[in-house]
This record gives sequence, C-alpha cells and structure tokens, in this order.
Amino acid sequence: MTVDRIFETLASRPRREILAYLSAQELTAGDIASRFAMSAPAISRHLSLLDAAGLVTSERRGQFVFYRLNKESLVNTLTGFAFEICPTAGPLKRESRKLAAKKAST
Amino acid sequence: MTVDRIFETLASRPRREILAYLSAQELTAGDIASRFAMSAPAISRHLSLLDAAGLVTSERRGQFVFYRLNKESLVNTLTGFAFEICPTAGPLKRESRKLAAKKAST
DNA sequence: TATATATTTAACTAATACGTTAATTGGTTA
DNA sequence: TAACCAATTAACGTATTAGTTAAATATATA
Repeated sequence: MTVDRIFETLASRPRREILAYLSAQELTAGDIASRFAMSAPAISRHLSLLDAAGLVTSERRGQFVFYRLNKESLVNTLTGFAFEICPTAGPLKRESRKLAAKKAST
Repeated sequence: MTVDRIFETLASRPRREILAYLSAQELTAGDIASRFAMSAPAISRHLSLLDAAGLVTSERRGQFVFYRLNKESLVNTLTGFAFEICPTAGPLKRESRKLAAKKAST
C-alpha cells in the first residue's frame, strides 16, 4: 500500500531533510548530495526511495538529474492520516501551524 | 530528536492501526492485541514504542493497562512537518481533509 | 495460600535498512 | 575517440527491527 510506503520513506531524517531542501526549489542529485556528509551513492538511494514513494519526481536534463518535490502527495498523506486519527479537530490556522512546526523541529 | 522518533514510530502499519483504534476510545493492551493476528508480546512492544514516542499514554487500573491516544503530539508533528515542507499551502477544509483521508487509505 | 488472568521482559531468529567503496551507465567536450 | 563529470547500480558489512516462544511480574480471586 502506498501510505505504508510513504510513512516508511518519511522515517528517515536525511530523506525528510531532502524534502525540506526541495520545498524551496528543484535541485540536482549533486546539489543535494553536497548538502550532506554521506556519499553520493547513499543520497542517490534515498532519492530513489523518495521517488518510488511518489514524494518527488525526477527529470534528466543533460548530465544532470533534477528532483522536484511532489507536495500534493506529501500533504495528502499527512493530513489524511491526521484526520483519520483525529477527525474532530478543526484544521489548524496558519499561526498554529507555524507554532507546531517550531515545536516539531526541536 | 523527538520528531525522528515519532516518524520512526509511525513507520509501522500495526502501530498506525493501533493509533486509529485508540482514536475512538481508550483500550487495554489485551483489547488491542485481540484485534491483531500477532502475539500479545509483539503488541506490547508496539505499545511501548508508541509510549516512548509520546504518541500514547498508559495507566494501569487493576490487572489492566489502559492506553490512550495523545492527539496533540501526533497532530503537532504531522502538521508541523507538512507546514515546514509546504508553508504556502493553506490549511485543508474539512471536506478536503476527508477526501485526503480516503485517498490515503487505499 | 494457591490459581488464574493481564501484561511485560528476556532470549532468540530472520528479514530489512543504511552506509561504504568499486564498477557501470549516460552525457558532454576536447 | 579519449577523457571527464554526473548519477546510478552492484556487492558487501553492520546494525536495527519485528516477530516468535518462554519466563517473569502484577493483580485479582477462590
């Protein structure tokens, strides 16, 4: 099941960090690898898992492979699950969500 | 970091199912175990991981140990991360979230 | 006390995930 | 073609995870 795969994929700090980097702009595999201490093959593997989960898309342009975030898939899964668990809660307002992000990042 | 642990903990279908069961009401370890095909010790282990991640709380009452969902922790983490990745998107309206939940459950 | 029930802990096995380095593939350019 | 750069795949070691059964702990009750 795809939700299984998405949560499995999100259970990795480097992969979540990759998604955060991609939230601002598309990046090549090399761009991404240069932001981490680990080897390029390791990052390539992470990218391929993110791709398999549908969380990113990739496109080769010349020598380079550009990766882009698939926001819809990510947001659908997370909000969908949160709603399944917690159907009573209303949607968080912008400020509350910012706060949650802050809390969550510590 | 606690977000690490929470995502790690959510990367397990049985654990997510436990959370879904607990969303409706508190349940004993035995109640929960009876809903799964696996052994009671296995469920106990899942519960202890959920507890360690702060996603549930437990209370012994006589022979039984009751587990309750910690909604705040779950919702904060998921929305917080979604917002970090996707700060531009507005909060989903109730119907959209229902839809996302439906999509996410297939 | 003795016995039964609920739950957890211990010991163990099998499968999976993550990182490394070396080799390979795809594309560019001298 | 040769040399080079980007990225992926292959092969491999290590660590972690998820499940099993057996044993231990906690509480209730005859």
